[in-house]
Amino acid sequence: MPDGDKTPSVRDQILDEATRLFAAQGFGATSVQAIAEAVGIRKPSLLYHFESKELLRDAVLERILARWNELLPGLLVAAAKEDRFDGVMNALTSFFLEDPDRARLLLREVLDRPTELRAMLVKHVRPWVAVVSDQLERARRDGFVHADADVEAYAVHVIHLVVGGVAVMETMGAALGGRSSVTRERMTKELVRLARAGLFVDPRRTTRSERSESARSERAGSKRNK
Amino acid sequence: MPDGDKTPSVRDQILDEATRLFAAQGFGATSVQAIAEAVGIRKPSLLYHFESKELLRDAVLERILARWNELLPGLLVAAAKEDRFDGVMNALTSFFLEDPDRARLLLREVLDRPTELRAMLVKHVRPWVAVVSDQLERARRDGFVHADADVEAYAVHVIHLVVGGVAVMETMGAALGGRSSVTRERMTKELVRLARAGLFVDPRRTTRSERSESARSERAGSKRNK
DNA sequence: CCATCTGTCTACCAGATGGTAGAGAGTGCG
DNA sequence: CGCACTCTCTACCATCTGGTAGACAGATGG
Repeated sequence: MPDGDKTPSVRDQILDEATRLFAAQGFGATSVQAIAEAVGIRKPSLLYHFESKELLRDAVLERILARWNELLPGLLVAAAKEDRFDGVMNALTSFFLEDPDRARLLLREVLDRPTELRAMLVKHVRPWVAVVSDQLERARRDGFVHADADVEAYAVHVIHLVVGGVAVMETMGAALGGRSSVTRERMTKELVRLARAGLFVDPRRTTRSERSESARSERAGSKRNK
Repeated sequence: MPDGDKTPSVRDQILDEATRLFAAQGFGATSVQAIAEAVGIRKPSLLYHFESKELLRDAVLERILARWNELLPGLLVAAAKEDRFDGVMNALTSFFLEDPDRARLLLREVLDRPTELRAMLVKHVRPWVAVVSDQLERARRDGFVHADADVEAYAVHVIHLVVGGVAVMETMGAALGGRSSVTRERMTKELVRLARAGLFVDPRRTTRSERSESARSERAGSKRNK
């Protein structure tokens, strides 16, 4: 009884379509009916897999969180090595650019259910912010990071910059001059530059790069696609 | 029939409550009934003032835009002067901090109606971005601004940083360590610092030395709803 | 063969939704 | 006074909402 590899299980299809629709229209504006239709089943069949719309919402959110948590260990390893900033920024941006619906859905949850999301943030984000800002605070005392920076608030802003930025990128790009085909690239590149220059006194130099071996160039050239 | 000074007209009360509820729950999740109840009238009375829910949404958005446009001329003057980074940032942050519902509502519109909002951005934001980035581009060539900056994309990111940042500030603050009473101040201050350091080669040096740290936050804090 | 379990369906529910019809109430005005 | 105008109301509508009841089909397994 293993899962079919070709066609995802009905359950997963429901989660896929629910993610898409919740991200696009919001939870309140999306009907169970609409999700069922998108999957190609009837409403009661959907409600057989998820007892209620609320539970479906929870499952959708949980799945995104689970995917992020799969990525976390590797991220922490990357953060421990030399090229922290690039590694972390790359992981963050990749995760959300890979499927912008994740960003849109999370952003909507923040707007729709602030209290619930606060609890979630305290549990899933705050410890990570603490780790990162510890590192940053050290770098700040060493003079690599702007002296007047509030590194903790900075970390939170950067998270929002990435999540929110990806969520609205396509639309906000309309405020830009050039052709829309390159909007995403431009915005992403400038986003990373802004985050870096907002942090480091000398943005061209990473925290401990002057002491690093040549492992840095390997890492930098690894994931620059799209 | 002049405007009552004490009690705003029913029409304005409807717009107020609609703004509040749309911002808090989203358009799709807010019923006409709920808005009418918040105002203290019956549903058909509301629909007498606004023929449909859609038209009410338009009116709400339009009113926010109108208020912003009242502010624009002064802002452009400030931007035209030599180095009025603080002026522009202050105007932006003040406008949204004064009533965070504006930020939340705009953010929701971007998520809910991307195509419509693109048109709005092209009309209302893009010209302003063009003016600002012209100034920034000049400053870049003069060496005041980071050489590798994409000033246009930067401007768009900063707009999002402020609008989105204000919209989610209270919730995202949960990822922060300290007490929540100072969260807003901390986040606002760091937001401005991040924007400045992300732009200027030497963030400390501005033509007008703004060295007071509390002059801004005092202006910012005014209204508390709910 | 029968019993059970899983999953999908049709038919239905009570309540909410956006919106309408039309009856007044209050005011202003000739 | 009567007429018109503005505004709010009760009563109602068709449609949609999330959710339930229960029939039925196809496996599974004794």
